[in-house]
Amino acid sequence: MSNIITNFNDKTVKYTQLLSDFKILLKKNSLKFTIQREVILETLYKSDKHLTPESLHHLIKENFPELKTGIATVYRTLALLEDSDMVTSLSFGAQGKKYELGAKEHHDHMICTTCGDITEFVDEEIENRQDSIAHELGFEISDHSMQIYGICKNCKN
Amino acid sequence: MSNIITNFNDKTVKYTQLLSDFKILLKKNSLKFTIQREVILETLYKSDKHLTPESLHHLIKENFPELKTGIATVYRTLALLEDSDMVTSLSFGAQGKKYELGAKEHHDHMICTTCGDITEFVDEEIENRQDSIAHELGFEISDHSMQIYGICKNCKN
DNA sequence: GTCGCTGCAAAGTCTTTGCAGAGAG
DNA sequence: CTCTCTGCAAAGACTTTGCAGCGAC
Repeated sequence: MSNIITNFNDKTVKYTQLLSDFKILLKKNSLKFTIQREVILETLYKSDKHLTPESLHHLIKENFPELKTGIATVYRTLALLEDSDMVTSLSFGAQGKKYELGAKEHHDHMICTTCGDITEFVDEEIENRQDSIAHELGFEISDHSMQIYGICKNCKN
Repeated sequence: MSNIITNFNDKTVKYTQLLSDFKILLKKNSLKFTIQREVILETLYKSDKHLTPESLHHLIKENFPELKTGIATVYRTLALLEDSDMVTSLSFGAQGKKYELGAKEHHDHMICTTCGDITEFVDEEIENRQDSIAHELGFEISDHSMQIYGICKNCKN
């Protein structure tokens, strides 16, 4: 009966597609396709997690030690990707943002305050209701985000 | 037909009540009731807006110029109030948090991306649905927040 | 009086920017 | 070749902390 969909493990967008979109985006804006930019996109894609700029930088240094990627480039590329709506950022209580690939289907987040784990979900009913509310208040909706905080299944044990 | 409630202009909690709660809280933890702490609470109460630590500090300097309140004290007091669940903090896209008195009824936020204005609202249907979702996923919900981004009525004109 | 609180300034984080050399187109 | 990118380090923005004197209780 539930229409909740969780955890988008079945990647709906193939990496090749993503990369191609990225290249088109760059070309359109006369920007250059560099190894750093590719590596950042790839690392973001491979990781199902929500990454902070720093953790992303760490992952890159681990996986591509020969490439001396600076943290500044990570920030710059994330900003670029976010501007182009290819990634989405989330700001939770703590300081700093977390980024995730935004090409996936829209979804909301359930955040465990004990282990910090993030579960994604989508609920049609809420989505619809949000649209109605915005409409009733004369608000032209462009985006929304919802977070539920609490203790996850695992941490309850 | 709508069950949306917006903008809590009718203050549900009187300041004297709030102040008294605060004093009890302080006493319980053998903390001291100082002018700075009172002024911070009062300013937060008087302003219906969502304040950043800096804007709160500004307001205090304006309204109580004789009191040399340091920004550090504002941060310290906000942290104390947040720990005690007397205020709630919101983190949006930009950096920094915004604080609001949390003694008010629970509500969500609709944020205008043009003028930055925040409208509060509550919708029963969404609240209920959130509880169900959490339950279905074996998640013990402690809190949640929802933001809708878009262009408000005024800015559309 | 005691012990927590405050303002100040210094130190921390996290993020952005300036610049000269490297590299994509 | 040109013009954007990159890494580095320095600068910024925001927040926290150490400390000596102040003030609530």
